[in-house]
Amino acid sequence: MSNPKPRTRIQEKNRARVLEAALDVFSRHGFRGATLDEIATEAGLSKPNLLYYFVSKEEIHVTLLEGLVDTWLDPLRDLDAAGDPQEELLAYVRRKLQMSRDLPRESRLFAQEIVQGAPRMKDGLATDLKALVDEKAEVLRGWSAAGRLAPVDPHHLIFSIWSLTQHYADFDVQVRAVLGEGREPIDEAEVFLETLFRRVLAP
Amino acid sequence: MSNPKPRTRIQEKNRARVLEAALDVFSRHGFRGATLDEIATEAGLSKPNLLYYFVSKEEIHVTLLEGLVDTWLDPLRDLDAAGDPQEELLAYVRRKLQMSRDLPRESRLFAQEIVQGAPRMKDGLATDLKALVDEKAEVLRGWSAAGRLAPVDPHHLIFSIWSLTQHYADFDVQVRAVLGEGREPIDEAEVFLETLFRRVLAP
DNA sequence: CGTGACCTTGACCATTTGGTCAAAAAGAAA
DNA sequence: TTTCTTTTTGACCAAATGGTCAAGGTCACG
Repeated sequence: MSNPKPRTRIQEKNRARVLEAALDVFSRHGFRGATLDEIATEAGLSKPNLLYYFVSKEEIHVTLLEGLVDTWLDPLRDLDAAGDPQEELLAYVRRKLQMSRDLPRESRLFAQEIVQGAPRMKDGLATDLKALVDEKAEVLRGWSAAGRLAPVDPHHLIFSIWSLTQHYADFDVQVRAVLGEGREPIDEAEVFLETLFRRVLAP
Repeated sequence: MSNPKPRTRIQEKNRARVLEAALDVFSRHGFRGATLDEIATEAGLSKPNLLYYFVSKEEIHVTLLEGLVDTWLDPLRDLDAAGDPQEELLAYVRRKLQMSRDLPRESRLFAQEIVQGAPRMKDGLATDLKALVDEKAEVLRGWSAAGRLAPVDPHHLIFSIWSLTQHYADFDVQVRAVLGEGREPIDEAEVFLETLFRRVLAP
């Protein structure tokens, strides 16, 4: 639908550089607040050159978002209905926390898009995302019904995992400011969230 | 430090209109993405007129943020060391959730400021905010030590309350998209979070 | 080494942006 | 009504912004 793929190596390399720079800039300033000049400079290209690889600012943003959706939902897809409920969910929490550690800019990019009303994503949310979440919610409901998981609203349980884990990427400055220096937020969160969810999930 | 207070009624009224409009615009687009024209139009003033009341875009933003910090932390201040641990914390959760319901724009304004690295707030975070949180964390630690509260890291417990409650304001579009129509996210969250925290907090 | 496709750029453009200013238009006080 | 202060605005500005374009440079490949 979007691009028929880069052909040459130069294209592959430069499109990647642009996206890398754009991720940085968009995640720091949001779509409106980002400028092509800033992205171009950070990518080491001239502005017209940048616009040779992407026809507009919007295309860059959309490309980033599209490329990210899958990565973002993979951990949830991996939730296995055949596994042990508590261990599956704890593993999901761990994977999401890992993403806050490894891909904080991506997390912030998403966060800003959503906070700003998801003007360039709304469709995807109501279709793809909803479908996947509904499917997994059904799995959780089954586990609860079978007495293998605490009887909690599955949708809100999933929201709670998102919010608790992404918080450490999105609100990083705040978390660090409050904890003070010398503490590693996500290392601590790993322990804290394991305790928290063990208590919440036990039937 | 900032403004010696509006004198006339006209000033009082118009400054208020500007701040109201600015809250709307800033919370939708972030600082960089907001424009004075948009704020002025929404406030029903001409741009030069707007700049008669606030000397710059930045002053509007800072005024908003400053005026909000107290409101934002009030619920935490109300946490009473002399009360019952579980009830105090559950009341705190309810108050915070109430703020997501009543002041979603304010929540998003804060969220964006933090996500973008809090360029205009960092001091406040590391001083005022940290001080208050540290104080209350000490209370929680005492409760845990006395066996009246589960032994969990108090800072992260507070983070978890923030993230779980603010999520319903900041990620409103996503939550609604996933839940589908006809469900009231925050009403459901009230029930869900009460269950969740009762399980987490019990000694 | 020639040549056609691909890549890069300097100059340019219309629009938008944050902000200024002098002068006109209310208000308030007398 | 007069006078003085406070508000409001149209015209204006320099800088920044997203984007274009023609011309020149580079590359792979026969």
